[in-house]
Amino acid sequence: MSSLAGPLLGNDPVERFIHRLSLFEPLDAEAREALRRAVNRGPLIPPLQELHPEAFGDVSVLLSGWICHFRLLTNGRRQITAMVVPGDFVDFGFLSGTVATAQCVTTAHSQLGRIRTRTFTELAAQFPAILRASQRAAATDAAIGRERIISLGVRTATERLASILCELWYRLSAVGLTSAEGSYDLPMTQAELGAAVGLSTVHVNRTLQVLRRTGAISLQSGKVWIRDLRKLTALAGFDPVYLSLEP
Amino acid sequence: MSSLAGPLLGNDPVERFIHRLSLFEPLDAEAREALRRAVNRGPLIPPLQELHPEAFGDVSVLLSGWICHFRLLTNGRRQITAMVVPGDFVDFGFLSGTVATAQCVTTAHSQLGRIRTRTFTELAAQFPAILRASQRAAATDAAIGRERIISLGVRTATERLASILCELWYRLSAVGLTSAEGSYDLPMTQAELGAAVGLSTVHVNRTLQVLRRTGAISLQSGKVWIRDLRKLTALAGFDPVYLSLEP
DNA sequence: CGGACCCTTGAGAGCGGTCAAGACTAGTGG
DNA sequence: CCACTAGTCTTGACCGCTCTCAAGGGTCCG
Repeated sequence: MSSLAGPLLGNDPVERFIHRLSLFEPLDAEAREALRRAVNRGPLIPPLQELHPEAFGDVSVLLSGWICHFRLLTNGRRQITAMVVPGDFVDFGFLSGTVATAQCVTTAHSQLGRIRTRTFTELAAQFPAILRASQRAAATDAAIGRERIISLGVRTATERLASILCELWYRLSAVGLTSAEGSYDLPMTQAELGAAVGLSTVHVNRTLQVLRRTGAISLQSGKVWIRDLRKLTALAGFDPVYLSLEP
Repeated sequence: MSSLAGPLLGNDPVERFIHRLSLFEPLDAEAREALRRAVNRGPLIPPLQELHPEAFGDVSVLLSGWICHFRLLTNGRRQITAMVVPGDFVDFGFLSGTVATAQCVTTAHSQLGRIRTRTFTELAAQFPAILRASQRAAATDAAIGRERIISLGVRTATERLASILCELWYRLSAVGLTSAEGSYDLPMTQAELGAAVGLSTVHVNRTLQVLRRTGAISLQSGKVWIRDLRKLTALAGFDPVYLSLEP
């Protein structure tokens, strides 16, 4: 069971990141140690703070908290294009030498880990596994993006919300952030969820009620309980392969 | 004017690919020559043929024609997640050593160019510019994906179609596939367009009529004329920066 | 206790979907 | 060269999922 990763992981956020990376590609003790030394822990950032590209230049990793990539259209409409959970890279610009162009905002108290670009280049040269793991992380990020396209394009409101809750369950399980009782913290308002899945706040609310009434989930103060993963998966038409969590 | 790239480019599809790559990162004569030798021209593939991952293993490039990445849901609904135009890589799995998981289908007579993975690895080592160009291509592909998310999430039918027509105008201009009179070939049916922008065939039809009536575009037998790029851009709320075509 | 933000609920409107049928086009075979 | 056919484009009518507007209730925090 994925949630067992929790106790095994301990609670150091840098270890969590290293663990996450090693799921993409096994890392030996030496590579792990090099990573530990390379990651600088940043300050705590309050919720709803926008991160400017300079703020996550270098190679940035989310150690704890929650970050959303979003875009604000001229007419005021907002779309969240990606959700970054602890253990994830904030942005993959470093792999192509391009500067991040996306806007990012925290939705919870968050802490970044940073690796100087120069240091990362050396790490990548010395430990090919670290480079490969990062590339696979980027590929998975792209796969998640495609999944979002599919959700927004052809899935109903219920399917979209069920999908994203399933996805988060698997992603958070991989970094030990789901509880044994089947819950996880989701520090997003219903309005923010709507901006992520392309629905209005009102409709998110009504749709979540449907999911609750079917007994698939329950919600309480920023926490999601997955009451029946099988039912939720069925409602979503969800298949976790794209997250490539089972090597 | 971007369409001037046409005459300058000549009509060899391998040169087109090299030109496209060089827009991401300048390539010297030696690198270009190495690429020329590395690319194997594949056979002509008829329209509506599905490409299986083995068919574009290695590193595959679309030399001519048109390819769509898509996903078929269990309920029969289909979503096109990406459009590959000549000069583009078909898939970026080679950068992370993962096998392509996406389904691909041709929508026109197409020809692939292939570089053996081993050969590409050598090329990348010998010519860092080629590797960087490929990585930037992948980053741009991701940016196009994000743009699609935004379209599907918060844009109206008119905006979505105007956006995609704008995007294709710029992408095709970059590889000399737009005419001086402002037209390009779009080998997709309205049903396929709908699968790409998340609209029903009927609504695509009606929405295209709106775009025609405003004088922004005209359509005829698989050809799109951009009659008023400024108007189309305004209707779409389009900004081509994400395509990173102006270095 | 007050205020701000979030969640919830109701009512009505609209964008886009579905169903269905006719018109057009291109490719096929006689 | 001309039917014939299949696929695509087009149009109309109706439906429904989701949006917008609006207001009430909860909850957290100052």
